[in-house]
Amino acid sequence: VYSKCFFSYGIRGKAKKKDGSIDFEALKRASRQNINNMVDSIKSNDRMLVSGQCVYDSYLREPCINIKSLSRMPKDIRMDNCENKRVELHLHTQMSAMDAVSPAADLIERAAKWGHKAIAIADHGVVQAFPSAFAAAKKHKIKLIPGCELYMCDYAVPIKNAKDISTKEPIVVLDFETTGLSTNHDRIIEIGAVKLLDGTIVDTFSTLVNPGTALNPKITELTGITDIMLINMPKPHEAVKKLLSFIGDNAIAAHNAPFDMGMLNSELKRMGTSINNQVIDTLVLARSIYPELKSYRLKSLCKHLGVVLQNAHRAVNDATATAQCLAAMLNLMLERGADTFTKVNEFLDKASFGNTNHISTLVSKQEGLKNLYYLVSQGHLKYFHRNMRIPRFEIEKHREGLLLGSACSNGELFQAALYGADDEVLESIAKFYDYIEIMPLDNNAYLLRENLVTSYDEIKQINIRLYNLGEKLGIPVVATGDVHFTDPDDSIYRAIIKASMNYSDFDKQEPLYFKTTEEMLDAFSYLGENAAYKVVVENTNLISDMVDNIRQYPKHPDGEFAVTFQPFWEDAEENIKNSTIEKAKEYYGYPFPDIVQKRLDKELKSILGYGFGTLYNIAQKLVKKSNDDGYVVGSRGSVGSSFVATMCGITEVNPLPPHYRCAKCSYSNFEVPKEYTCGIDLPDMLCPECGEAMIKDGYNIPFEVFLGFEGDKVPDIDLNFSGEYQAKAHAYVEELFGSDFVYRAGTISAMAEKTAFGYVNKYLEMKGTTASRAHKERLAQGLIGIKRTTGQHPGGIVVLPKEYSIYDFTPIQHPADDSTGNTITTHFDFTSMHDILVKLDILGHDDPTMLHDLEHLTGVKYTDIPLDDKKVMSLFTSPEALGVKPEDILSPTGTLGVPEFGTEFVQSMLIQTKPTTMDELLRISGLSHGTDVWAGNTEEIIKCGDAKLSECICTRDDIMNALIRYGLDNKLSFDTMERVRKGRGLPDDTVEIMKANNVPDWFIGSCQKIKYMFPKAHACAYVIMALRIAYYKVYYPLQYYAAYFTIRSVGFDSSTMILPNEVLKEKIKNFGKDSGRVGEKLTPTEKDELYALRMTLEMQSRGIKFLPADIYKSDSHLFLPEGDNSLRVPFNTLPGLGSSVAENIVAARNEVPFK
DNA sequence: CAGTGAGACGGGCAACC
DNA sequence: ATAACGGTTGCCCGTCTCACTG
Repeated sequence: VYSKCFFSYGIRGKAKKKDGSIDFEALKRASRQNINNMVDSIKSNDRMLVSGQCVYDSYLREPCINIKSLSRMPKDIRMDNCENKRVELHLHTQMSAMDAVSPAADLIERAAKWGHKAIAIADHGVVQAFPSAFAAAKKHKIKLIPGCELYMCDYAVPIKNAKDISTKEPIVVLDFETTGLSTNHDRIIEIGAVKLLDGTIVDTFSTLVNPGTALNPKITELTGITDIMLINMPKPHEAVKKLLSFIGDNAIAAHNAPFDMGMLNSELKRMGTSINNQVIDTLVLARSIYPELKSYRLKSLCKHLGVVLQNAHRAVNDATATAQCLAAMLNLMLERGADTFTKVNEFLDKASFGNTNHISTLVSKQEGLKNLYYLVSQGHLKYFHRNMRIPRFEIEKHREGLLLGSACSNGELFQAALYGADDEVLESIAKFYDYIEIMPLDNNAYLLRENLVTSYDEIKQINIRLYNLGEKLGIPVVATGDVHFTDPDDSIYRAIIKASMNYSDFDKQEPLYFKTTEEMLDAFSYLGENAAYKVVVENTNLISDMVDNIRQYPKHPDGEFAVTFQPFWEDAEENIKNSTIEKAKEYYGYPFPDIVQKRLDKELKSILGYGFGTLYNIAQKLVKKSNDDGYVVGSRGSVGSSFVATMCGITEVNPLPPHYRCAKCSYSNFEVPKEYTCGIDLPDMLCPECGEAMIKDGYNIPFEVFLGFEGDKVPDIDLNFSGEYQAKAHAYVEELFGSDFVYRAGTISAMAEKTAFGYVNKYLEMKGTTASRAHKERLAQGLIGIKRTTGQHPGGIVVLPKEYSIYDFTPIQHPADDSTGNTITTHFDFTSMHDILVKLDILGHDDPTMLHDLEHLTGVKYTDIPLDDKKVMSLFTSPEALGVKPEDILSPTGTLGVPEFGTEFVQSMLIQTKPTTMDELLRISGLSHGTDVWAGNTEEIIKCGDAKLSECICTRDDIMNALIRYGLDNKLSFDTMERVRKGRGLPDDTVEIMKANNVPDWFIGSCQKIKYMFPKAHACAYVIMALRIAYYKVYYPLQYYAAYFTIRSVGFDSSTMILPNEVLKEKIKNFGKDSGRVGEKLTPTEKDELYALRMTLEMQSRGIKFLPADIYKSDSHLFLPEGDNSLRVPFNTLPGLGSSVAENIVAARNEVPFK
């Protein structure tokens, strides 16, 4: 079973047929209760025996199985039956982006089931599987060997065998056309050479060569050389002999010299001779001299240097062009003072890197983890080139605590062997490594496919050679699997992702599945029984035993139970205490009213006691900075539950019980009638002391919602900054702590359902086949979770204590490996470090931007806006305060464009509940967020009369408060609230306690359905924002619509907006009906467009109209009020005209006014 | 005037609060 | 008509435009 199917009334699975397996949907039938129950209990990956009739289901339009009987079967997995088991040391997970498919947890679970004692993870250049791997290894009680397959490179040297003679001496520039890319097996078919003397071509040599074999059509296509052209041409050794005499003692040059020299040396070897001339690689030269180029192919280089390349891919033309490039580059070197070959090398020392080779690294000691994080980080940041890469000298410097392995066929050892290096060279390479890897022959089937070897036996001989090499040098040789997926059948998922990358050989997947000890012994039987056992079992265990148990994170100095590494400021506690007291004195006078004093005592003790003073201080500074720069900060999350946070200015939400206070004389009164649960709803009152109108405040929120009763976890600080200000706020954090201690949290973007489906469809198309929906679904399921790219957290900034380095916790990188950007993110996503590091959530939000703009447009300060305005309140039940009737604007309320209250869903709630107080708005705010909170839950509870709106669970605080009231203890009430708000339901024992305390059934039922729920403080902050924006909407319509369309409207299309109301109405009513997609939902873009139409209708009904974009008057992006009732449309709303062009137009107009 | 390549643009999608 | 969480940042990719080239 791989998934529950549509509407969960059936299951999808694979049915075995005689001639193979086929995917089916199996449908339960409602009449058979026992089957229904069983279907409900089935989970993915269960194994079921289904029998029934195969029918064509006209709704699904697929063949389906009608379930007649259903029973559970034992799971069937491959097992490792050897007594002495191997250890897999080379394994890729889903985090090897677009290459490997299995989650680390699955592989680790499998290894544990097989009785393997350890398992290594070594993804391609990344370690992002570590968090889940550490967790899985702990769960399955198996040793995790964390590791990584790095891409290693060396500095490139432009000239081999360089001599200290003038670069004006003759140089022979070579180019070969060949039968293919293997310098071992392929042969030369054309030689082109030119002699360069002091920058001028003085001689030319050109000949076709008969390789004695037929040409691959690809080669003919590339070069235009055909078999017929070669029939009477000289044999390779004859042509090479002539070439040698053309070269003489002179320096040789070629573009990508290792290839041409490899070809030449192979021919020379066959002839029993060799040469030792200087060799200039123009590719390396170009890379070193022009590091800024994107491509160094001959064609690109010629373009860059102004060299004309005609009839490319014919040897003499390429050689001529190469020579001209070389002349230009040597001339440049000469100008810079490098006039001999040795001096050129010295001048370009360490200027560029050569090709990369794979290298395995395994963490064997704790310090190795930090070293690995350093290497991965540098590889992504400093040395990145198309992929991560890391120079050998960095590895050498940081190899403490790491074991280095020779990796796969792309490792330098295998490569050297493949290209026929002699024993001496091979030994000197091998000595760098702690262990040598050999892999099953099938892993390298591609070598045969690409003609890099001529037979399997050749690969076998390489493995035997490496085995003997290890034996001779005393370096353990281990058999590794280069695992890319768990089971043989999973290769199809890898084929699908390779197809999506347009690999032509996508369907030829090597069997890179996780192999049992038997399978591996079998794969190496050709070494002889003893040697096979040694490499498969003995040596893999030997390596595993060299590895300590590695901790994922450093030990916390405060002991075992402290887990979060918090930054600390010496003066933070004093700052917080002082500003709190000062503000409280201003609000409530001194001595404080009892209720204020008690709250302050409790909170300060808790906040400072648990060490959160610095966190508060940071948040305080951030908010102040933004306010000083003219932007409101919206509080979000539960921080508004803290009165100290209110007093520090971190939140505008005052959590005290409802009360009056006087801004003039600080008189306060907490003695208010019991029926008021929210200060804003209190009747107006004048100050009995000084006669001023009193401020009504207090939302009545318990502090414990924020920190719990025991302060055992560090809260996230969540703040909403204007999107326009977000980057500044981020920069300010960096300024406060220093850039080495502040990083944007990274995200890992994986394949999800929609992309997976797209890939499956593409794969099927490339294969020229189709499949049932069940089959597609199964294939798509297998792709979900494969990493595609990385990104940035919407606002999360991670802050380190100054005693630590980021490499203690995570590597770092650029998001999406974009080295042109300055952003550096954590390599791990924040979720996996949640309890370890402190995060400041500095999010972007439109509400602060709206208020910022509205304040400027109207001159009315947002802080002066009353929250108890009757007209504003009436918008939530009717649009009439806007001067329009519901039918005028096709909307039952006046809340279009009021944040979080303007959707059809929330409007329907408003119509049902008819809120007239702030308290009710807060409840609706809570109820209108999260799945299964209103529909199918509270809506029904209210309808059937079990409870009133005021009694229902509307925010998470309601859960804790109610449970405490019913008599549950504080801690259990808090924990239950936390469980429920995260959608984790209620454990059985809690339900029993609740029942025993007379908690009503509807309450318990409601808790079990909730998937997510706001804290009250969050609802307060959001409703405050909504009310302010709604106030401008009522009293400053022109400015409101200007701000709305400027900031919030993405669906605005100026071509359809200047329409009469009646036409607009028709358009809205019929929206989407002419799309031709019957029964399908609107796309997000269409939804935006529809909403913009509705906003326009409302605006026009209130007597405000749009004016068309005007080259003299429009702004780039602002909707500008013009006169009393018009908005001038900005340039960026014109289709195809984006912000970039819009800004250019305005800039040009400002420079010279248009005529 | 066709080919090419870079950049802008908009939509789709994923992650996250 | 149904059922419905709302709103934010950021990455990728297909498409379009436009300047440049030969």
